[in-house]
Amino acid sequence: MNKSGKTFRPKARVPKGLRDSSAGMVRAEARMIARIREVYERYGFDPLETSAFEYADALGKFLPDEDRPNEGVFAFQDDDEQWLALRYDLTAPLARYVAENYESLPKPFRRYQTGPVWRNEKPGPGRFRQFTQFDADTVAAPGVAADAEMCMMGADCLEALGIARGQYRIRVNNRKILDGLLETIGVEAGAVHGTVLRAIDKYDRLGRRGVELLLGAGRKDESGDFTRGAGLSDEQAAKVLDYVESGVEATQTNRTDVLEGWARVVGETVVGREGIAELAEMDALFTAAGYGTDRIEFNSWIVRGLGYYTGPVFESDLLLETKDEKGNPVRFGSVGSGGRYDGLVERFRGAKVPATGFSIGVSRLQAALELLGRLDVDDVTPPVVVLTLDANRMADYQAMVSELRQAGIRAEMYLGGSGMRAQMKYADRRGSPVTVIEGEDERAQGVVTLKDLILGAEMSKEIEDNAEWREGQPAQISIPRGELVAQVKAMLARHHPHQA
RNA sequence: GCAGCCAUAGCUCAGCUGGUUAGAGCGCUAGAUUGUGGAUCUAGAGGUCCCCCGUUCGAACCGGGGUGGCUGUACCA
Repeated sequence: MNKSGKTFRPKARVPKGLRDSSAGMVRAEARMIARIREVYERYGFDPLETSAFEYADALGKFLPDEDRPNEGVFAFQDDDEQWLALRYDLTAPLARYVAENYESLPKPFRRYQTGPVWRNEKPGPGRFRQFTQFDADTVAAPGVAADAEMCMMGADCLEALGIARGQYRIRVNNRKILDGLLETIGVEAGAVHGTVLRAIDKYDRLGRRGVELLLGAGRKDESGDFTRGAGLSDEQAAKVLDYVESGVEATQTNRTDVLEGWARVVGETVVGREGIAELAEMDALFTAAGYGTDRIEFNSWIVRGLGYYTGPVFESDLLLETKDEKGNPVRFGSVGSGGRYDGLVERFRGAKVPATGFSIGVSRLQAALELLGRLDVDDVTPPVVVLTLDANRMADYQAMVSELRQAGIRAEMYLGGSGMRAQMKYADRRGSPVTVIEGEDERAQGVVTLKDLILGAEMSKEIEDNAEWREGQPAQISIPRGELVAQVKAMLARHHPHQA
């Protein structure tokens, strides 16, 4: 009671941008993770788990000038006033772990890790402040064979999750080629640099005209909001578009053609040639392993995070179009991404430690699979429910439910406080296949009644009259108490033959 | 962050140019049915009409501000 005499009642609500996952979603995610894990394990990666939060400076999100963590991370202060922050990805903790244990780790170090990450950003449909990622990284591997492996493994993962070949594409580019492009048009590192790259990144969504505007004066969107452009000259913008579209017509044919197109634009620069040579090497590995352009392509407008990646970058895109519940067309963004980052561990150790990795957005991919109807149906059989009709005979019911459990059958006795009708409704709502009924009548005869709820639901479709429905006692049989387990098994086998 | 739209029961929504006790469907709980799920019928529970200030005899409705949501856009390790 507070001063006004009213009892305080907190409002029961999940925080903004967070969500609860019910049984089906939890099981679906667990199955997805199991399938991805199989692929990662097969490629020779080992599991690692790190803590959910870290010192903010270790995550690289601490602002020394302002003496507090960056926007975008959830942070709080420890007893000693040091800032801690929830991890916003699994890569920064990996860098910390590698730096901390550098001497004792095999190099290259290959690990996979999954778990929730948190970002304090504006949530939206399908965009949460907590979501699950599943990463694999190879640390201390300088050659692009490590990057090529990531791309092929990404393709394998999507197929393991039931996305058919041709319905997705791993799209690969190289930051060195983009650097070569910027050098070619004479743009120095700086604000314009980023604006140009972000414009290229939007080619997929805005098309040629949109990118042209963003490279030049700027673009106004449907809501009237104006985005400032990079202010390139017409000649510069033409070169950029040449680069972007030199890949376009060749995308579906072969990777070598794309590289030739890019070489014509950026071949004058050292860094550009280096980038192309790296991709050529990766192409040879893809081809040797049998990964054609129906799985992995070279793509002009893949840019990824600025100031982070240093070499090959890649993302996995679903090519399927679909509709949401309201019938609006849905474009899935990238469901996985990665690339080479040679600078992350350097923050801790001074020396460069080359690394590359791939991260699957499990939550987003799960949402996509759900819309596509590819999410596995929940195949866990709901429990057999033993009705508790007589409060004085609970021990009898306990004995029955224990026998069923010892036989490997999911079973529970009704633990609520309501009568028989409510108990049947409970079993129905749980999706229970069978109820076990032992009331006074059964006990007097040494029998129990088994009711097949699945069969009963079928039969009920034919019946209009409730009295008839009840008197008929459809889909139930009376069996000797001693045959409980055997008869329940037989009844389950009719509906779940693979599990009985 | 910027722009546009929106906010009434758990959900989907109705509510006339401002008028007295704010409704429907679905869902939920229970009864009809002394021991049986569905269907049907009946009853019940459930609301600070997003919040605050103002206009008015009177506001779910009008005005201002705030908060929250949706859409687009920007950012995104």
